[in-house]
Amino acid sequence: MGAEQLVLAVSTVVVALRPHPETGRLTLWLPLVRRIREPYRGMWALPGEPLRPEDDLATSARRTLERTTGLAPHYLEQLYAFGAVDRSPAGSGEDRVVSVVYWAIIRADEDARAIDGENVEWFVADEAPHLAFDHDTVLAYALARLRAKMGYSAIAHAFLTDEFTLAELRQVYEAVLQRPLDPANFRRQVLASKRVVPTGRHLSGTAHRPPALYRLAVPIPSADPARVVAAGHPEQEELT
Amino acid sequence: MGAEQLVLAVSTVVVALRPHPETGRLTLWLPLVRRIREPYRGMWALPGEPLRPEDDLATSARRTLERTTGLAPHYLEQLYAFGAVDRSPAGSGEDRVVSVVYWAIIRADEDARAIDGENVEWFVADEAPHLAFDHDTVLAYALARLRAKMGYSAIAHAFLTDEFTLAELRQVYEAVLQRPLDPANFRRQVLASKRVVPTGRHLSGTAHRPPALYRLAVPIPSADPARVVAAGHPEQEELT
DNA sequence: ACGCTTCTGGTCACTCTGACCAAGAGGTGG
DNA sequence: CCACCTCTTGGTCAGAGTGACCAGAAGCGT
Repeated sequence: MGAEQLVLAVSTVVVALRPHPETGRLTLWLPLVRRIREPYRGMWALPGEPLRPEDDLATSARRTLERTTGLAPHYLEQLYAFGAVDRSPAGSGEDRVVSVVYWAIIRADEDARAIDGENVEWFVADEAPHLAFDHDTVLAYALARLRAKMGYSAIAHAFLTDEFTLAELRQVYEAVLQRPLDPANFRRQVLASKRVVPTGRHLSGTAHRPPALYRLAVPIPSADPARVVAAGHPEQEELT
Repeated sequence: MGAEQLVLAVSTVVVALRPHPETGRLTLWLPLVRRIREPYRGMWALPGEPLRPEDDLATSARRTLERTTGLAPHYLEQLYAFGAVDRSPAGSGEDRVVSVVYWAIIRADEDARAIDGENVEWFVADEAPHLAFDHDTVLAYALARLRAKMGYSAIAHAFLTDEFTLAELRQVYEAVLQRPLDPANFRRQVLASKRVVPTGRHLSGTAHRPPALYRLAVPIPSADPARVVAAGHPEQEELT
């Protein structure tokens, strides 16, 4: 009693796009880990680990991702630090835990190589079970922020490979925003944004007219404050 | 050696609008604290304190604000968790410190009541000295984010009292964005946004035509994830 | 009373957006 | 092998929003 320690942990919301088991439409999926000890034993939780003194926060998030999916992230961003005193069951003598939550996006091509770790299972993001700790809130916040950020940043590309068709890009938006977009208008806006350049090549073997392939004009900007500041151009676009 | 501990601290970037000492125009100011011990002894740093196990993160930020300015914040938002391993001088045997940084806005009327704490001094935000730790980066990021957020949220009102004129609101924007705005266009856009309603009253005693007074239609939305999620409408507007 | 300054309402050209139409260009199936 | 289907791609059009700018309204100071 009274000997509670303050522990810092790093959790990661990992998202990937896969077809919905029923509708078949692309949806957000994420891996959860079943807890094998108290508190919340048996419940699902976001993957994470206590921060090691020799690790950066992002390093810890990367290791968690490796451990649960076998993958290295192409996009990793800090989401929020959750530190309410009552995050663990009150009065249980458990340590006080502050969690820094990260957010990782898995590209389609890598997703295929994903290997589930111990006690790991993937869920459709919007149909996830009730989670341990305050992870329901964390997840809801992560999804809300992802959807918001689709509107003004280039993160959609974090789901795609180097070369992609505009239809693929549009499907990412449709999946995350959960609403259909007009193909012609979408094309017009994307091209007007200059974020994308045609490679000149076309995708063959499709069922219909072969779509042109595009490439990202500039790499996806990092949301890391150090880089944002160094970049010198605090475009509102890129500031979370 | 090797006995380094992991310490969690909360720092706060406190901003207020005051006239620039030379130009007289409104600018961002912030309070800094002079360090009285190693590391970085004698340098200026953001106010903060180690997190107490019985405190929420925001509670800690609030106390820091109280201690350095004597004020209670009307607007407080979490900015980012800075956790690079080398934030403190490397190899010095110092504890590893992870800082969760908050962001507080002081209203004009309260600013008048501000009382400087021990070793506290206010600086023009863009003319701050070189700071201890990685606080230069933290500050730059905070300012960049504040300026970005002015564009799509209602935080400008966090600088103002309940009743205000459109000119006052415009001055806040001009001060933060560091560029003049057309009064007529500004008025049109603010009124079109429906965020503001006229009180019917007018401000008298001004040098010229008495401006109408307005009031915020809806309170400034909190950026706290718990409330954002509970609110149920993840408007992109309000998500950080 | 006059001039000055700010407040406030309005115009205008331009851009952006969403809804929609239609031709292009490949497979596919009879 | 040809008509057809579906997706791609280019275009139009009305409406909303934006920035630049003009001008009258309404106070104060001299």
